[in-house]
Amino acid sequence: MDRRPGRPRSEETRRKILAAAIGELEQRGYGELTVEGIAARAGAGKQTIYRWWSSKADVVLDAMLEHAAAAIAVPDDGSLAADLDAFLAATFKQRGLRPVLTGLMAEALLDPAFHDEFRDRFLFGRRAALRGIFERAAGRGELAPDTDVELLLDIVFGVLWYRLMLDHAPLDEQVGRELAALLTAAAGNGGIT
Amino acid sequence: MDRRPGRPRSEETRRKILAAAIGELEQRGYGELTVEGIAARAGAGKQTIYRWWSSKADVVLDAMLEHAAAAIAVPDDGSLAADLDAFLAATFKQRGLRPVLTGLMAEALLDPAFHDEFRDRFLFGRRAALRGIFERAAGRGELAPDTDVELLLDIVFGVLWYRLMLDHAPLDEQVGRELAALLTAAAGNGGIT
Amino acid sequence: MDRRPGRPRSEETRRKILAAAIGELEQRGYGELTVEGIAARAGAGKQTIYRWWSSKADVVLDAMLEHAAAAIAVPDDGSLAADLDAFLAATFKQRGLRPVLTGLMAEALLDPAFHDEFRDRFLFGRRAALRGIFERAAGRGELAPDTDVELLLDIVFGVLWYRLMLDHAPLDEQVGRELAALLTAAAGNGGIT
Amino acid sequence: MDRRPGRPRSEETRRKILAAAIGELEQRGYGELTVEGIAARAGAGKQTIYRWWSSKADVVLDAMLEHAAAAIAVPDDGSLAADLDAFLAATFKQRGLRPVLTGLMAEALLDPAFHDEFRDRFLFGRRAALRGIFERAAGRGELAPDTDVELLLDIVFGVLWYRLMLDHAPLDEQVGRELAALLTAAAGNGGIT
DNA sequence: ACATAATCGAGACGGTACGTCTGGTCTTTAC
DNA sequence: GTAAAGACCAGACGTACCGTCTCGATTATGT
Repeated sequence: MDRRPGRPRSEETRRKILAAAIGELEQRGYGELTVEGIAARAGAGKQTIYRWWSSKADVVLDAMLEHAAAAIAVPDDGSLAADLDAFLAATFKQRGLRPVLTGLMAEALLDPAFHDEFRDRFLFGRRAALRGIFERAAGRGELAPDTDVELLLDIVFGVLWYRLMLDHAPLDEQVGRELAALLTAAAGNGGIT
Repeated sequence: MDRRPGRPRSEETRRKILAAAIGELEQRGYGELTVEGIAARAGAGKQTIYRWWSSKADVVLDAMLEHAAAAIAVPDDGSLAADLDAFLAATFKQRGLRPVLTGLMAEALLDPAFHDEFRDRFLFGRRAALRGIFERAAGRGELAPDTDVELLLDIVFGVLWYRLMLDHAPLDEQVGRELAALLTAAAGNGGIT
Repeated sequence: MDRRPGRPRSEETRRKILAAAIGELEQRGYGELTVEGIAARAGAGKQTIYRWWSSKADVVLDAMLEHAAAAIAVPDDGSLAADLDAFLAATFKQRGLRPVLTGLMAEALLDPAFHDEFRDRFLFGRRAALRGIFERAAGRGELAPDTDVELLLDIVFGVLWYRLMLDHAPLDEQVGRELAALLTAAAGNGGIT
Repeated sequence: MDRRPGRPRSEETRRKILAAAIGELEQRGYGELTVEGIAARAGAGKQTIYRWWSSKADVVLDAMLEHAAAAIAVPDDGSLAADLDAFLAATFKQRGLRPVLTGLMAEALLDPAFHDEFRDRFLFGRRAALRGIFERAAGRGELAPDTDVELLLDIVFGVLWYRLMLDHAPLDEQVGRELAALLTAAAGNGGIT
């Protein structure tokens, strides 16, 4: 319940600002994004944005999280290969987010404060989902006991981000299958088989 | 031979500008870097910078390439594991470049024109070096015939960049050895052994 | 009533900017005047100046009009010679404005938009005052009926500006008397006498 | 005879620069005039201009003096009224020079050094011509003995420049006749007649 | 009802850095 | 040995946004 006095925050304005951020992103790209432009498109005051978000990247992060909220479910198909395949397939399907993701990463690289927020609110969420998959596989004995799961995670997300950023090679389901095969082969070495 | 009339470009000024860029980077970080600051520190006119470079990222890229030119040699120790290990060890040793590299990557993510230049003049150079190592290994029969070398490259550089950017896990020689072991294991499957 | 939304214009800042313009003018002269300098001296942002004035000349015109607002009254002494004498004496007394006036005229000669503003807001005001004197004289029969009053006005202000600009001859009360005498003699020819 | 060693100054380049100045003036106006633009249009180096002229105004002054060199002859028709009439008619015929003249005057008002040069090389030349007319008239007894010739000169050129600058009233032969009539009337008062 | 308090759109404010331009100097090659 | 070409420094120019602020209107809570 909202027991504080004063005019409550306008949910409508919140939505209009996030929508405007997405709109500006699609129309002009992350590099050309300005708080001034978002405010103008949303018909909102700049102060209203600064009151609730600390930077334009913060707005975009919120917009992206809201936009892509229930998008990726964690698969549980009974085998590492199948789960990995499904996870990567679901992830790669969101390739339309490429400009948004690379823009946010750029901001994170330039602004240490946003770096932490981006990592905690987005990257570590995806990371935890994939870690769950690996841990279930370990529980089933599909991984060698001394496997460095963190390295496996970094390999998956490393390839994902590297191709996202460089845009020099496809990021499709075939890559997902290849990567899943390579990782199961490598991680299974010495496992139960 | 330089047979054009007019005063030739000053090599001294070029060096002073690149040095000033490095200096500003070390003192204030990439995010705080300004063309104005570089010009002031170098005792050069802003126009002189804009005459020869198209953006501050362009200056930093030049400075970085010059600074780290002969730094990384391509090892050739006779086995994939040893070469990979040496390559990664040499690469990880340059961790002082982290702020510069992440700054350049941020710029590349925001500016499509610089994206291409950064990829072609820096990233693809390193990539070609590592590809050479893998191809020599393939020649020696150390890789399965159907190995997707490009994917292996993306794994190595993906992990490298992912950890460089997120800074959530160490980027040291131990990781290098682990990664080399994992890749040789995965890629050697079905090879001559 | 001021019912527009948004922060209202700061009267204090307006005054500080105009005062700074006068200060810079006195200290450094019109040629050395810069918007940057005015903003710095006023403790105001450059954008604030550009928001309300279209050029530095516009600022100086406002400052001058405000500064010299009630300065010159229109004399009414009962005879053309006396009125003319008094008008010119009062005008010539403002010789301290010479650098400002010549600066504004220079600007008007270079910028057509400012040309009109300078003419309408300053020159034509002075011109109307003198025209009043001549018209009262005509009403008293002191001028020949076919006198071209506009030409008389141009003679007075022409000599005034010509000497102001060239600075080759004095612009004092004696010249005023001489000019008044010459004009009354010329314009009275054929008058009632 | 040209006895200095080395390649002589290129008369062709000199002419091309002056012509380029006139061309830029006509096409873009004095305010938009730049040394860079003149150099580019003339196909000359900027240094070539700075070597021979001290400012863009200096170039324009030279160009104008050359362009309008033999344009105005001093009339000698035997009477003040006729001479004055002819002088003003000839002067007013050059109304095409208005943009150039006002531009030069603007420069003179902003730059004290050019002020003197403009005055000495142009204004005082015209002034001397008109003074000759008045002095011949005085010799013929057409002027009152105590006439202030300098004031008469200032009236003529004052009206001329005032109308040139303000552009609020015509500057044609009729004004010339009116002014001549008024001055002869005023100056002749008390003359021999 | 009325005071208090926090919201909102709007936009002015003091600033920073941008990328372009200019004046004037300096250093080469071309003639 | 001069002229032309063009690189150089220094710094003014007007522009775009920044993040903060102030305004008047609006919308809730608490007496």
